[in-house]
Formats: sequence, C-alpha cells, structure tokens
Amino acid sequence: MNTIRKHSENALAVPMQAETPEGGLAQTISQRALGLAAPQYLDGLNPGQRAAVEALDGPVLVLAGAGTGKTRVLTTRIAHILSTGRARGQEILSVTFTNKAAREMKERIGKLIGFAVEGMPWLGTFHSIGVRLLRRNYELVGLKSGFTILDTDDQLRLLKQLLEAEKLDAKRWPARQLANLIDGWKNRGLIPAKVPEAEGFVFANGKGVALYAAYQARMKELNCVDFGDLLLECLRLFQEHPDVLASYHQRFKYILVDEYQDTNVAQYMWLRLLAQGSKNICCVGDDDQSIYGWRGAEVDNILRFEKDFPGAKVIRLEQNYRSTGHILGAASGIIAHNKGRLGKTLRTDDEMGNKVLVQGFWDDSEEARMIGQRLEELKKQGGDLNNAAILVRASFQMRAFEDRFVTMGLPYRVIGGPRFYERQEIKDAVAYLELTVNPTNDLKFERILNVPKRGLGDATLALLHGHARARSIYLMQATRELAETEELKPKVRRTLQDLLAQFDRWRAQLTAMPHTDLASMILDESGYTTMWQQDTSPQAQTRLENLKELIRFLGEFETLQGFLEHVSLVMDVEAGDDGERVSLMTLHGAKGLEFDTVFLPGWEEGLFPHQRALDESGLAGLEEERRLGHVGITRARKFAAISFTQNRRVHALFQSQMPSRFIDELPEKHVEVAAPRAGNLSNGYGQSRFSEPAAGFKHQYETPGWQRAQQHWEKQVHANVKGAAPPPRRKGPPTIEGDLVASSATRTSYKVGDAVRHEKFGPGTVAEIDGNKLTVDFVDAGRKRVVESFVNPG
DNA sequence: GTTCGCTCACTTTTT
DNA sequence: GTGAGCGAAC
Repeated sequence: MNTIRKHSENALAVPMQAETPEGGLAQTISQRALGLAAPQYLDGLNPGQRAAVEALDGPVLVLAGAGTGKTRVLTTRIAHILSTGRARGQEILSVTFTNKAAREMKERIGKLIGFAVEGMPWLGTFHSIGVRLLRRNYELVGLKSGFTILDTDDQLRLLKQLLEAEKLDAKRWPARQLANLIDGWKNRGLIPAKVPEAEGFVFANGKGVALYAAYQARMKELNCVDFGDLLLECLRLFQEHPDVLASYHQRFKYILVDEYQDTNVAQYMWLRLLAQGSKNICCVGDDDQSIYGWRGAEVDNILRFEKDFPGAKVIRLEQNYRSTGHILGAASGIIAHNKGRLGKTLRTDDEMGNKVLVQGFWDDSEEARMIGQRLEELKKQGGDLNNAAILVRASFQMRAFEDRFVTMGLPYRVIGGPRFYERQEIKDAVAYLELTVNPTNDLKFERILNVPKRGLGDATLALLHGHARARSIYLMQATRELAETEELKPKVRRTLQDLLAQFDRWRAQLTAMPHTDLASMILDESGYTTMWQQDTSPQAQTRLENLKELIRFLGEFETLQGFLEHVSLVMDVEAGDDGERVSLMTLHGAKGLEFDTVFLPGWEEGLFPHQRALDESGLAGLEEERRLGHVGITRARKFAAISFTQNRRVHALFQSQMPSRFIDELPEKHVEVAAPRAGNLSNGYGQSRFSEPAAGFKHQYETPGWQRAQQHWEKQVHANVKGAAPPPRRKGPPTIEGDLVASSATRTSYKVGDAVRHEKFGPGTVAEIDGNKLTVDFVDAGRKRVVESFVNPG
C-alpha cells in the first residue's frame, strides 16, 4: 500500500536507534520497533489514554466515548506492545468490523512505528480473519481447498431452490425472511442442532430448522460458506479441535477489539475462546454508540465485560477532543435518559461554541430548502462543504435533499448507497470472471446463464440441474455433457455450446494474456457490455462506467484469482475524492465520522425514534434510537442543527408529525430554538449562530415561534383531526435560487430543444434556459429545473 | 421465454 | 409514490 509507505517517511522523524536491545534476531517489525528508545508515541496522551495503552496484562475494557481518541489508543497500544518487545506483529490479533476501520488502523500504526504494517497478518475484520483461519484448517470443518464465499444474491438463490424443493409457497414464506432468520441464528452462534425448538417453528410450520440444516448441507456440497459461517465454522473448529485452538492460544499473545459494543454473540464466543490463552484481551467500545442491535449486536457483551473476564480493568475515556461545549452538552443530555448504560460523562476543554439549533419546518421540502440555503450561506462565508453533512434516520429522507440540491446546483455526495461490489453489473461481471477461473461455481453459473438474454430460461436451467444432480457434477460440466446429446432443442443446444466454447477459450487465456485485457475481452465477447450499451435506462451509462472502473481496479491485483478473493470479502472500494461536496448519509452510516457542521433533519415521532424500533423492540428499541441521536449530535465539531417538520409525506400521503420526544430531552441551556417560520431563516441563521438567543425570553421554549408551533401541534393532536385544514400555505420564502455554488458555469452550452441526459432523471429535452439553469422535460421524470452542470448532452 | 401489469411493502446494513 | 417481484398473458 503506497499510502502507508508515504506516511512512513514522516514517521521516520521518530529517532530510531541502530542497535536493538535484542539485536541479532530477524528483522521483524517488533524488532525494528524496539529501536524506538523513548516511547515518544506516548507523548500527548492524556492520563486515561495512557493508562489504556500501558495496561498490557490481563483483560482491559476501554470505554471510549465519542471523540475521545479511541483509535489513537488502539494504535498506540499496538505500537507499545511492539516496541516493548512483548510480542511481534504476527502475534497480535486485532479485529475491527469494517475494512475501512482495519485500513485506517494499519495506516496509523504505520505512522506511529515508522514503516509498513505488513508484519501484522492478523489485523483485519472478524470475517477476513475468519477466512484466514478457515483457509488454513478447511479440512477440519468439512471444506475443500479453495472454498468460495457466498454473497447475498447467491445465498438467496440457494435458499429459493431449497424452498422450491420443499414446495413452499414463495409468497407466504419468502427466501428473504428465511435468510434473515438463518442470519440471526448464526449471529447467535447457533448451528441447526442448537436452535431452540420453538424458534424453528416460526418459519413454514416448523420447517425452519430443517431448511437451515439443508442450506448448510448444500453449501458444503458446493464447497462454499456464507458470511456467518466464517465465524461459525471457526467456532466449530475451535470447539472440536482443542489442539488447533491451543496453537492459536500460543500464537496470539495480545488481542485487541475495536467497537466492542457491536459484537454479536458468535463474535463474542469467538473472542472468548481465543482469549482463554493469553488472557490479554483489550476491548475498546462505547455502550452509548451501540446502534446495531437489530443486526445481532449485543450491547450486553460490553455491559457484562467485567463478569465475563474476571479481573478486568475498566478504563473510561471521557475527554472529548471533537466538539464544542454546547454540542457535547446537548448530546450528553439526550443520552442521560437511557437507563441501561455504564455511564460516562464527556468533557471538553473547548469553548462552549454555538448552541445546538432546533428548528421546525412546515414540511420536508421546506426543510430541505432551508438546509440547502444554509449550506449556500456556509459556502459563501468560505466554509468547506466537505466539512458539512446531513444525517438522516432513513434513506427515503435523502430524496427531498437530493431533489433540492440538484435544483440549486449544490454538489453533494451520498454515502452508504449500494456499495460498488453490490451493484448488479459488478456482480454479473465478477460472476463471469469467477466462472472463468472456477467453472464449478454453480451459483455464479446460474447468475449469468441468461445474462445477457440468450433464450435460456427456467426450463433449460431445470434440465441442467436435473442432469447435474443425477450425475453429481457441477452445472457447467452437466451443460457440457447435455450439449453432446440430442436431448436439447437445436437452438438451445447451439447457444449452450457457444457459451461453453467461450468460457473454454477465456480459460485458455488465463495465463496467456494480462488479466485486465482478458477481463475486458470476457465482458465484450459475452455480450455483457453490449447489453448495457443498448440499454436506454438512465443508469446504463453509469453501469458502463462502473464496469470500466472494475477493470481499472483489477489492475491493482497481480492475478484474477487474487482479485476474486478480495472481492468476496471487501465489498467497498475507496471512493475517489471528487471535489467539494456536502455529505448526505444515514445516522448509522455516520458512525465514526465527524464534520464541522451537521444537520439532523426529521426529528419527529415515528420517524426518529422510528415507529418500528418502538413496536418491535420496545424500550430497548427506544434506547437504541436515543443512542443513534447521541451518535448524530456527537458527529458535529462546531455546529449542529436539529430540525423537524409538521408535515411529511410518509408513504404516499402527507401526515402531520409531532416533534420527536428527543427534542424535549435536549437540555435547554445548550439549545437555541429558532422560530419555525421559514421567513426567519436569513435572520435566524445569523442570530442563531453568532449571538445570544432570543433576548427577552427566559429560555428558548418561550419564544413566540416555539409557542406558536406548540399550540398548533397540540390543537391538531387534541382534536385528533386527521385532515385538519392546513394553515394557509404560505409561499416559500424568497430564496436565492443560488448559483453561488455552481457559479463557475456562466455560459450555457445548451439551447432550447437540445437533447440532454441526467444521471438521475434520464433523457430529456431542454424547454427553457435561465442562466446556468435549465428547465428540462424528461422522458420519464417529467419537467424539472436543473443546473446545467448536472446534465450531459444526450 | 419474455414482457406486462398487478400487488405489496416501505429503517437502519457490514461482511 | 415507487420499485421489486411474481404470475399471467403474449
């Protein structure tokens, strides 16, 4: 990794001694790290952080609040272990949840110790370490070498087949639901035999467990595992082969875990088994940031740590280095309403800064308009849009913002949409590549058999399946045999023969030509590229570009095989840095990030806290939602604005909304309430940010605007009027239809009648031109006003 | 085998 | 309001 090497240069500023206390041993990272005479990496740590770094022996739980330097502690601790010679890089097991976190840790350790971290093979995600363990011990858990990892599509395809075999109604018992159920069991470390009987009955009248067992058996036949198995099979390995476990006890002298509050039961068991060896396990986490209960995370793991690991030291990090006083105060005020927590009080030495702004709006489009206007304002004042973010509870909320930003030409980026490798075109392309390398992968074969359309449908596939099963061979082999016979219609037979011939040809080229060229060739010759070129949908162009990007990315790997191994585990690809943009993401997606300015729209009962969280998980659900709010506010360094609307389109229709209970939980002294009228905005902005609030009122909740809003909602609620006539709908306030941001484009190259294409809205015709803004009649999306830079000539 | 149209659901999402 | 997924019609 180039980045690491780059960093290592500055890090050489740390003086390194030529001689090591234990000179003569092989030059490992730890040996070289021993050269760090004075542990300068400890400089600048506060007492708590330092304690967390230096408490090397026995179990340690570091409760690290938001912005308290959690990653710094983890990485410094590793540097410390290395430099004191306690262990070598390959003797440290260090787990994270995401690839991104693992990558960051590697980089930061590299900076600290002054060189690349290739000597730490066991730093990675739970899953990547799981694969590593399984690749070394596959035969002990009934796998064959070169087993593959199923993605969600493959998983679903497999489950559908099983459901069909059981003749279950796909409507009544969707594969999706079964997948979730199985996932849940796997999260809890349950193999089919261990699933509580009652739970097996919730699916398909008691067939749930049997289907789970069948699924596992089928995966073994196909020599593959799903994500859950990467942990589950490790557990089995450790439990059934104590000698293997013992060897890892020997190996791992230190264990470090990031985001411990997000671990599920299976991960907890996994860690527990491994930690039985050295007992040197250090978990870093924050119970107040546990927001993944719905996917199996057990806050209990962190709450119970001291019981699970007797003699554990607990170190609290409460000094916050990120946010100003009022922001921290608001966040703490909210989280204090939670009962089940270990309790931490975040402090900051920073100034109090701006109060958290709370503002109500008429509806979601006004909310979007105002936030857009604020962002323009921010930009005009020299602010950096990269340092601003809008954090929403649910992704449908993004729509209003996207629409607004497109119209006003405010550049934005959506974070956390479908990841690169989850896109259909990427999965299809990868399936082709995988099959070229490994023709036995039946699920991939099924995926591309009729993509692009070749006239090979269910009937043909069923035939192939039948033959494959009868002869116990894989699908492509079955195809080969069948294509020799007269069983198939001539046309189908011909098509299949051609397809096989293509794969054979590509396979023959595997070693002969550069793999990037081969990949392009495969995509072209298979007709896959052509398929998208002929597609007229708005996204087709993007898809083609993604395919190009895939090929480019392929070039970063030595071989196709190396690439494919990477793909199955690492679903993300580093996003290109494409200029200044405001970020739009969900609250979940924002965890671990920080911004100067943060907008938190949609704080309304039912949306946030989300009704479903309340219905399905009751108080626990409410507390998780509250933690989500806490996470949201603590993302802000300098300015946070919470907003809610009185009316929101929920599904199809408008609903009147109540402000979130979390708003009332905000401590008044850290909050400023802006009058809900949009008209106050330009005024309110300046006031709210830079001056003492609402002179003349004891506190914000007495401001006329607030009262007015309260009265309005109360009226609506008490009267329980569904269709209460909305107050006279005022026209939106005069907004500066801004070319503030997109002002670079002064001349327009379009004229009325030109055909254009928009990334989101697809093809259209220019109807009107106003400066750099075009009114376009889109074929699918109707008439929209967009900024010129958002469309291309069509 | 493909396409059209109906029905349904609709929070959050990593690996 | 919208998109996915499925069954029925071409």
